[in-house]
Amino acid sequence: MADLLDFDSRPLLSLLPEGLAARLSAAATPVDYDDGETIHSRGDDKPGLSIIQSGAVRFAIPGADGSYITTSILGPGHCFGEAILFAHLPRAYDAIAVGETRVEQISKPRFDRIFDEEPALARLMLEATTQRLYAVLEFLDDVRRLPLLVRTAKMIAGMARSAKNAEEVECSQSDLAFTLGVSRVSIGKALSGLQDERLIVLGYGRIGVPDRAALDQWIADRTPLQALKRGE
Amino acid sequence: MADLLDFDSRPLLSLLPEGLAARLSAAATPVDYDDGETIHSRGDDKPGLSIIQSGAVRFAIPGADGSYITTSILGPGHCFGEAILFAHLPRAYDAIAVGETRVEQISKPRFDRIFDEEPALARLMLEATTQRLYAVLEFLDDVRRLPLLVRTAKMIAGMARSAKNAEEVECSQSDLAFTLGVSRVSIGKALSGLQDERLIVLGYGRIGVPDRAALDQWIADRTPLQALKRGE
DNA sequence: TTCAAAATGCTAAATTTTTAGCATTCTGAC
DNA sequence: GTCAGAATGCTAAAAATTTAGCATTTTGAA
Repeated sequence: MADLLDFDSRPLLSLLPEGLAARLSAAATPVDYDDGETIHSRGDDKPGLSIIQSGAVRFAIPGADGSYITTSILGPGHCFGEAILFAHLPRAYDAIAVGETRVEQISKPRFDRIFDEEPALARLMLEATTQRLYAVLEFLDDVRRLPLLVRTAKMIAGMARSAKNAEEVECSQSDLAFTLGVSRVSIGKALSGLQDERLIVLGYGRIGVPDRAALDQWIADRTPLQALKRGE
Repeated sequence: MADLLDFDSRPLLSLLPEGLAARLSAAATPVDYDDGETIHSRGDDKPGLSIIQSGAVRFAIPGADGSYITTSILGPGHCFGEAILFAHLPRAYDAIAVGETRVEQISKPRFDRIFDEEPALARLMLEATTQRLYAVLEFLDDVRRLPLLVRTAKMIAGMARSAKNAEEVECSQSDLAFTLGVSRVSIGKALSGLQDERLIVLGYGRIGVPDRAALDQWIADRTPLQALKRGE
């Protein structure tokens, strides 16, 4: 279960000019985590900014029944911890490594110093945060407007976009169900539907996307109002 | 239909020190809108920051059937337009005045100048944006986890918090339905249920909240995992 | 005061989704 | 190769939600 969703926003690291990225990196302590290891828990309040170097981080809340509800998964280049740095909120989610994951942690004092000395950083962090905000708002709109079949297709297309192997998405149906907030039965039905349309190929723990352009087109045909959001 | 939801985040204006607020105000052009007037449309790309002085602004997308799907409503002190300023996104929503509304518009060149000269502004905008991001993420979690009855209660509690008259929320059931993304029948049923629990009193275009503490407690009893998000 | 528009209350059928199983298939570790 | 665990496929009943009405009440403007 990799690249589940990073809400289609550009990672902070890809926005930073080289010098700034290097300076942040120099101030950071890299920490390695094994698959499934906890990076921080809900409620922790040790402040600092974290930047994902490799691997991915899943943010989730333990459900009443012991299962985890995944809110988002961020991949390399994305940062987290802004909430605690800027908004003075406690960690709202457990953060768990997905696969071998390296995270660079920058303590609040060090980050503050760089933030104050590098005026460009503020603008870029605002860019990253704003993009995430609007990506989440779009997702929220989708939940209210689109039938599950289309939402599922969109999610898969998004995952394919950020996957290494563009032809295939590694993700179990259960994970998809959690992420979309529906039952496994419903996801199974939606996936069957998409396979019937020849848009995806179901596998074991993976979903093949033979023709991403076709998938994108199929989605676009069913979300007429969202076209301009993608920047055209 | 006022104070529908501003996603429970603190408005930017309340975060700004007096001098900074004054400087922004001096650089802005105030524009008055009548109830229902369009402030901007989806797809517009004239960049600038807008700060709501009075009234409220509804952000929505016209649905295929002519109806509007409301994403959020922001009240006095909140700003909008960051997406276009920082993330280079086109306006994703129509912005429509709710009641007599005054909005201060700051052009991009003017805003950029202040932004560059006032280092404190960046941090405060990050605070406001991050708070909104996390408020939306929480709302998204709620959609997936909580039964409609509880979600409805939460929405009403949130509206009551930002309403002028704390005992009452001005909002039609149809608006509530749109905002929560469900049908009017479902909202009607949920509201009846809450009234049966003596938590609210239904009126015409309004919902009475005789005892907000009791409502908050009822919600807290049903959302055990969310307690810490409120900052305790 | 009257009246049209808006909002609510209600119903019942149709649809969607969940729940709770269980059988089967696939995978990787041993 | 075997085998346990993970993942999928499938079913059917139960629950929740939507759709499409229509009647009634409330409001504010003429």
